[in-house]
Amino acid sequence: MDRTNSPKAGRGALEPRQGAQAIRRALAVLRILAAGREDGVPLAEVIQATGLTRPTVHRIVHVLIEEGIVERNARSGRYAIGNQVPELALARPRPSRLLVAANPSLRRASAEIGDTLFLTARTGNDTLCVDRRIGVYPIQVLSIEVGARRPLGVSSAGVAILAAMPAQDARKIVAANEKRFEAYRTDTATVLGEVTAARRLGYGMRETGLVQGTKSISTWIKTPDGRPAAAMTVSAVRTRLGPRREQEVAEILLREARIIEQAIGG
Amino acid sequence: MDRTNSPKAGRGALEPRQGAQAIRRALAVLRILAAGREDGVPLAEVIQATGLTRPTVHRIVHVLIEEGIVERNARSGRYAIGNQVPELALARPRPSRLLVAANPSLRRASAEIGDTLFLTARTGNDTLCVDRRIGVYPIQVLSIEVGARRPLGVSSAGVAILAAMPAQDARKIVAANEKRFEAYRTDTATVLGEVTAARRLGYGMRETGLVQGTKSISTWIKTPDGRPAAAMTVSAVRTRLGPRREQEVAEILLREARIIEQAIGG
DNA sequence: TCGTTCTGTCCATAATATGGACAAGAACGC
DNA sequence: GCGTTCTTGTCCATATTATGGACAGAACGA
Repeated sequence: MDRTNSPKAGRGALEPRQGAQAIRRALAVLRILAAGREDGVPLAEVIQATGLTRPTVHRIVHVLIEEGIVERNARSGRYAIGNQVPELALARPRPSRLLVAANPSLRRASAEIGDTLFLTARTGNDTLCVDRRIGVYPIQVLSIEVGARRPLGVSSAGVAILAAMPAQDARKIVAANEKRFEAYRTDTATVLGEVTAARRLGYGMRETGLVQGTKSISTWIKTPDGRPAAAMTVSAVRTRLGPRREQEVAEILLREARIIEQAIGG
Repeated sequence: MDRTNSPKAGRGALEPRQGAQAIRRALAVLRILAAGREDGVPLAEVIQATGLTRPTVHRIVHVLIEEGIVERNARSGRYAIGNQVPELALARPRPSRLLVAANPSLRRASAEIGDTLFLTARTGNDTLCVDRRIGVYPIQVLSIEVGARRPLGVSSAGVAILAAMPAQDARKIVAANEKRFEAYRTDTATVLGEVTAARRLGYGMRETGLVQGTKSISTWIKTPDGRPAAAMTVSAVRTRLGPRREQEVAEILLREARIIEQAIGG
């Protein structure tokens, strides 16, 4: 595609190291498959989401199957992350810094608020739900589970994270995710609008969550270097989050987000 | 290297699907890095273990770093499995079939025996410690942790697994691991000898574990299709495992291994 | 039966990944 | 300070590899 064409290619800092197209493509495929969780993803969707051609995706996926990195559901024909990925993951020490740092805040906020709380980390151009706390209120929004992965921009957590980074970076990520928005019934313009709104508010908000009739509020959590690494979200049925309570909840989330930032920094 | 040279390449069943050398190599590198756990592995060792050339390994490793799949320890310069691998792993439902099936047996055997118990799964050409139970006896062998990964053949669990598969398959795997044995101070001949001995005994045994003065006994666990998928191991200081007690312990392990096989099969 | 929509395969070709050779940096001895 | 021996990192001509257009087969529904 459009490699820098000047032969000496001004070593422009972010020049992305060539000689590994295939590996990068394989990883792109893997990340799409990860978003499909246990159910997996049909080949056609991988093709659409990555923008690669059919033979290429087919070849990559099947090599990964031979290697045990991907599995194919015999019934549905869909492709999913395989056994060997968690096995490789065992090489890393168990609980992430973020999870440890956020734990007390999640407990506190969950007790105070009573609705479902989510901790969502940024990973590349995706958001990844890494923790969830169920509150005491009898109606809980449980649609999102730990491990859920979506393109940055389609959830209130993703919007919050985008809002907390330089506008230019956010635009780049949104552009990169463009092909994937379709599957979530949104588009670049909508997402950018929400991001701007979140930046003004100081937190992310969605009147319509991924489930009809739900509303979500998210605050971003930054690492010491100032870049947003995660978001803390409350989801509830819309009637539970009127303007007054929205304000209350947002204040709690903002307070706890700052505490988590301290815990990470120390 | 030696690709089948006849142009039409008799589709010989196991013909390993071409067009993905780079991806396969990247995965080979990843698996070596996984064996290095948190500490990581120096580049030279990856080169030695994979048999690839320096520029190739270097390129692969650095692309994987850019992608977040690999991390480099700034102090030691060693390379290790990165953050994004556990993140991808979250896409899979948590506890493996084996872990669930083996749980009661591990509890029972641990109570009965009193020494440290390990559950070790086979993954490709490696063994991977997936569970560990500490017994009541005051001296416990704790050198191996959950997540530890070693070439099939260097531990008693690996020997047991090799012993439980057709001799030809075992030889192939041992040959494939040859380059890596050096780092564990063993070699092909020694390993094959131990495998033969284990086949005769009915279980794997090592008079000298990876730690001086320890002894290990392992039984294999087969899936319904008859292929060994894991091993159950007891490790203890050598004096705790005289001939008499070796017999006792082996019988318990063999009994529980059969129970686990039933549980997987059902 | 035919259309539609999915997955899988072939193979000439362009572009990619390769690795020999070289460079740069770090650690040690003297 | 200067050689020696480690290590890791980079260059670039080249052959090997991965690519994708075009085609084929399978599954489903009308």
